[in-house]
Amino acid sequence: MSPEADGLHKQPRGRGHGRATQATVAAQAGVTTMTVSRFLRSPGLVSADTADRIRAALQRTGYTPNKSAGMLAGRRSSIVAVIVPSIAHATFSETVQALSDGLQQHALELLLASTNYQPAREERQIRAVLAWSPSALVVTGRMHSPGATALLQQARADGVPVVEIWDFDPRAKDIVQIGFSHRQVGELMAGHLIERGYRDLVYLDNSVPEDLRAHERGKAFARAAGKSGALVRVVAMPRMDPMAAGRAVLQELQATGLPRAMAFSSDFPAAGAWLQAQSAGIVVPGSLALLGFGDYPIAAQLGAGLSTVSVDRSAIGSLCARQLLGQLRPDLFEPVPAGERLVQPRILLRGST
Amino acid sequence: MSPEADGLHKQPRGRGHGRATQATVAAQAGVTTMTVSRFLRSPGLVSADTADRIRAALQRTGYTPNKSAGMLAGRRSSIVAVIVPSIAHATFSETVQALSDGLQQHALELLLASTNYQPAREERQIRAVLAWSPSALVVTGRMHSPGATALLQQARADGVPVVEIWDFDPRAKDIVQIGFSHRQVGELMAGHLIERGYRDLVYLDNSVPEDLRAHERGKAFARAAGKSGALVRVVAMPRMDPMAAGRAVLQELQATGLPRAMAFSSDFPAAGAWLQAQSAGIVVPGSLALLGFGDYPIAAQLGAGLSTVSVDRSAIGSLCARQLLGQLRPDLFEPVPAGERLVQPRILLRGST
DNA sequence: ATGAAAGCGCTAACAT
DNA sequence: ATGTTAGCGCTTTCAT
Repeated sequence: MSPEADGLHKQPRGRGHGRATQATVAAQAGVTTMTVSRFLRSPGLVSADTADRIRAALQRTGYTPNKSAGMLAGRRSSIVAVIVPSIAHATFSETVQALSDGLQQHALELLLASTNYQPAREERQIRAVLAWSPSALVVTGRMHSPGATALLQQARADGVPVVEIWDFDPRAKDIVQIGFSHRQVGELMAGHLIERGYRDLVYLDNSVPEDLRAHERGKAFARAAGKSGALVRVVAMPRMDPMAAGRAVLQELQATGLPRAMAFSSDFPAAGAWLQAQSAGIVVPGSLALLGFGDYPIAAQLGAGLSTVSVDRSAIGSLCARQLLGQLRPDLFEPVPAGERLVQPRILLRGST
Repeated sequence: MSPEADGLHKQPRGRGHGRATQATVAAQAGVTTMTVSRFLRSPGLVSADTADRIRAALQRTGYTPNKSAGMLAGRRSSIVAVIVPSIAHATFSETVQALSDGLQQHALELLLASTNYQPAREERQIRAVLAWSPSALVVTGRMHSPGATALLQQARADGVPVVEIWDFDPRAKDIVQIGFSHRQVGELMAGHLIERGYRDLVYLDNSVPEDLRAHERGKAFARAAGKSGALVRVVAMPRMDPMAAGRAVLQELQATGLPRAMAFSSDFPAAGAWLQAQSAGIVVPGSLALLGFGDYPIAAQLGAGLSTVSVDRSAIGSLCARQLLGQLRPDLFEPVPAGERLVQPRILLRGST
């Protein structure tokens, strides 16, 4: 008996208004679903003749695989879940892009979720992505709500690799972190301004209240500058357009008295201040030095350039990808050695300091 | 016989190194998986007593639902797939955010994919997201590869609503589009500059070659300005940092001769040009008028402000959400009337024109 | 208010 | 090189 012309095994299609399944394809190709499944995963395992018929059937039926069924039956998933504070923000998009690139080559897809810097939402998002049985989990930072911490712990217990990116705490031992020390950034910024001879300093923290990493930079800045005997004021201006915040702060300071130098939680408020200085005829850095953070494209465009602290955001993403591959396929890759998980921030001296 | 203390039905957990399933919970609560499933979806359908025991069991086991299994069995998904040219770019992130907000309230989650403006990648991404059986599909723009078009057509045939965002072509009839006319934007920009009395114009197109929508704006600009008797040059500078491109172009023009006004494919190159004008002492708009597109935050920060064309990017997202809900739950919502699917661009007159 | 049976589409672990 | 059987975790449908 030669099953050839029309489906003899089962004839799906027609019942559930639906898409072609492997059964549809199998019927058309005159084989069983097993052969179709095999062909789809490793075409070399079926005979050339069968392969041709299956290919034709796939074409005709417009077959689209069903990942849910595949995951359920295969007990493994191609998903890496990533949770960041904000998808839109340039800060994380570069890291996510690099991570995505690093994983894509190995047929792993990203499931991306954002928390808007809300710890409660982080917990909800972790719970949500876990429902997709990711094979690995990436979260941002080392501070999590108790509930979130419990979820992460359980995920690890269930054999799901967890990596914290964007933050590196030398004291952490049990958990894999890939990022930099925000304390170090603050100290670096203070050190730079002190070195250049500035003593009367203002730090503008424009980050949202929940962004503990940004506050850490600000606190470290104040502490380090204070130790060096400089006068430091820390100003907070959350929930305002970053560039507008920089501009507004400088305007206020013009009234109450300018410091000798200003540092910012990111390049954007720094750029706002730079523009305001321009308008007001304040000479940078002659009368006022400005130091940003992040080395975003705008920093290179402002006059003689905005001095800033650069962190290799892409490196964080690619290191994270390497690390995950190391944990997911220990036969093929090695995890990133602990010593290389710390990304070093650098001062970029340009024309504003 | 009262099943209470320990699981009597089945005792999973232990075999597949794994997570608790509904069976685990059911065993602990002394009920069947059916009751657990029911409770999870509509807690009101089980007795108060049972509910308590299930709740406790859920707690103890740390149960996490398995979406794959749910989707497979339930034959429906909570996924809306969205494909945009770039996730990171501010342009789309606002639209995606609004779309996400609009769907989240109705328990629909976004599956986000990006194409990097590559048609071939769009096709691959459509294929990839279809494997997750989304209940709706959102793509960017109206130009797709033949393969992509076929996939979209088949999706529609399979009952999956498809919406094209970010572009609106009055000639399209069979397909739902929500966005604006890029031709209209180009004409609006040309009209504005002409109205203000500028006759010698340059349009800088900094978009990637594949961004047909941006080219459409440029072409419409040139055509409209030409019709009005103005002198128009269109300059292309793709693959360069947007702000740097604006700066570079103006530098070149300083050597070869300045136009009276410049228009840009977005605010960012316009901002670059504005900064260059500042450095070079070119008076804006006295000697050179600058007109951007997009109304990004930076436009409001440059001196007396950068004139620009604003498009309500969030509205596109929320309209899209409304439309999808209308198609997915016709009993509860209505699709967006065709007349409201066109979002109107507006000229924002500020200090640079 | 709860349960039993069947099956969603696919793949692992055996055959042959 | 291909097929058979069983079952992934859940929901549907139909009892009770």
